[in-house]
Amino acid sequence: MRTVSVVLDIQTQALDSSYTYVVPEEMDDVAVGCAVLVEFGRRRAVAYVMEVREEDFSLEEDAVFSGAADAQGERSADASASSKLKPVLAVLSAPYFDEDGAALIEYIATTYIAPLSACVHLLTPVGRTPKVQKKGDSWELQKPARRRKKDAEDFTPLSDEEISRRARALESFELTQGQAKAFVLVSECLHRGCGEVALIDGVTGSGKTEVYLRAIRACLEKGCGALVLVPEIALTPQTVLRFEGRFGRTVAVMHSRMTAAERFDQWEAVRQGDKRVVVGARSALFCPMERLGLIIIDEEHENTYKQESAPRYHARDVAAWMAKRRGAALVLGSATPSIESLCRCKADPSWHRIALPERANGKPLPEVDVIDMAKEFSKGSRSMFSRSLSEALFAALDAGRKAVLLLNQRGFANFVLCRDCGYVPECPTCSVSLTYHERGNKLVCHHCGRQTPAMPTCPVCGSPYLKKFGAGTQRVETELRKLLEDRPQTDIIRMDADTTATRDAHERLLRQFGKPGPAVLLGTQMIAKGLDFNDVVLVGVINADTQLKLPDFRSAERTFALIEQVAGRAGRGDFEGRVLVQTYLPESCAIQSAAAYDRKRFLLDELPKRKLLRYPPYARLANILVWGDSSSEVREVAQALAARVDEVIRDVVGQQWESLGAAPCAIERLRGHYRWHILIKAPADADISAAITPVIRKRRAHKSVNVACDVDPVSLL
DNA sequence: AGCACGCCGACT
DNA sequence: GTCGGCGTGCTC
Repeated sequence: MRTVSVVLDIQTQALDSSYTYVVPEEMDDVAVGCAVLVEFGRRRAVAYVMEVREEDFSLEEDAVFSGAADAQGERSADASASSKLKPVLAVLSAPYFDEDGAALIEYIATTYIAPLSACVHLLTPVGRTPKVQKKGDSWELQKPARRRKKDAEDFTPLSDEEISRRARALESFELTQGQAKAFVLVSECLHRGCGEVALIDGVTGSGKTEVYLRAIRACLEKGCGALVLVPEIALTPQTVLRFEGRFGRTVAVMHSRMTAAERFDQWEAVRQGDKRVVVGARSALFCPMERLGLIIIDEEHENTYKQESAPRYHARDVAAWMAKRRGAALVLGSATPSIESLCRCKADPSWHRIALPERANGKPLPEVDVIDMAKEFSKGSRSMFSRSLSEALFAALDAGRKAVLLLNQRGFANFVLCRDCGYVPECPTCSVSLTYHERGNKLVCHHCGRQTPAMPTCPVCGSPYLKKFGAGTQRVETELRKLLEDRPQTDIIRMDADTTATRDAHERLLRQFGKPGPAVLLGTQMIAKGLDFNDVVLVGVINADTQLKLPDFRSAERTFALIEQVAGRAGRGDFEGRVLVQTYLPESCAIQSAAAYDRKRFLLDELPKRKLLRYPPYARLANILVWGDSSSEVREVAQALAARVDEVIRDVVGQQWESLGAAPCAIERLRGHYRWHILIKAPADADISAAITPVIRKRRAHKSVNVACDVDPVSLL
């Protein structure tokens, strides 16, 4: 008798395990990855086939008495006897995934303690739980809405011959020595096909992309497909064009702003084999690529590769697992690789690091100067532009060149303060101070988006002396315009979450900046990478240290990376570039070593701290999150869970492990929810999920308190 | 999550 | 006597 193991498309913790159904004799199109219709209790449910089995129930009696066998956290809850099994009612689709896909789903669900049903959705083109319609006497899945966005500007349809002619021309250029070595390494990994990882550690402008492109070419020639992941903000038309220009119509693009129909079309084209190169954000990792040969993750260190909602997977780590399983090569690229990846290269013989220490055009990296803002202040300068920065800015603009100003405004730097009573307006639902927005004269919460009109006087003491602290992009823009008022020909472009909210705004602003002549681009982190204009001669970092003060063990690493990345925007063309970093912490190692492009020095300072405090790469973390409407209930649940965690550490895994106990999150309230967390530190090689899973799952669902576990978290806020 | 069963209050 | 409140429990 044939049976199938299925995962129900019902998003509920209590139902999140595999269930076994019987395949009726005449049903011959059941396969792994199919959506099927099953009866579940008294209702019908959509489910996905994880496994097809040929079962022999002659030993059925044994099964009846083996009920206690799955006590050790085993997830399958198989019915004990065949007589209890219900039949599959109908097959609803062709397979969405194969055995590799099913294994991937299991892997993500166990590793990240995530619901199986949510993991299945990663590999499925249907958006949410699909609806089922009765079509005559059979059942059918509701087709995704056939509505698609008006094709904005479809890429100029060059003929295939034209594209391959251009590609041949581009690929006949000789690679730099570094590029060539990197390409050889990647080719070797590709041809050995045993899941090796190549970390391309190349300075900004070293030509990593060309290495990717040639690796993809080699991959295609081997008859295999390639996946390219880039951070969401870097997935611009220019990026896509770079790949389409080389490989033409076999390139598919996948990102979150696509409609369901667009996504489905791309997914289908990949499955059919029409598209053999996929460029996309994190989730593109799960498209149905046959004979996968190569996965490329650009800007490997970026936090956006970690999904911050269930399933909370890390695309880099999942990609490494996939590469191993499917015999593909994984290429990680960055000018500032994550400390984890760097250390893995030292520890794991299947991880190789290749350094590209020089820019492809032979130009030197721009010199970086650190400016002590405290000193500036004591000299009487109250402007947010130091003397050196304004002078450098004038010089650059007067020479007809461009400047990029980075405002690292993350953190809690922006707030309003009453000078008489010290009152600071906070978001009523998020426990963070509100940010003042000049446009509209309002206070905005940057976490939940809530807006309130700015008050003219202090609501507590009535004082009119409300001082706005911190420098938001709007305020810097105002000051910048004042600073440059006698240079009206200078284009000032502000780029942040507000000005890029609309579709294509990003591209439009960059085009404007790219026009010949003097211009200043002022923006947040989103301008730190990818930007490539050859007449940018000055990069200024307005406030380098805002995120250094965040309560997060990675804050120094992020500061270091940000400075290196943004510095790389200067001097890419024929003109020498210069970088000025303004800071109140000029002695901090992150800033000093970034200014010297001295990663070794940074690591020498950072690694011992990580080791001492038991943080990655010397430990693995899991962060149990607890949130809900009632502050007391959330606290109680968190404390109860912390007690369970302590038991597990005491009784099961040993004193190498450590729990920091239940504590309120750094951002204690978010969108009206109270938030607590329990941080757990385990040895670096520990199976942290296996230990924590029972704590999470053997808990009866609480009506108003939610619990989730973030394994290998990137943010602890 | 759904959809049952189940055991107490006000209605034709 | 019946309709219906939502508390608890199960679903291959």
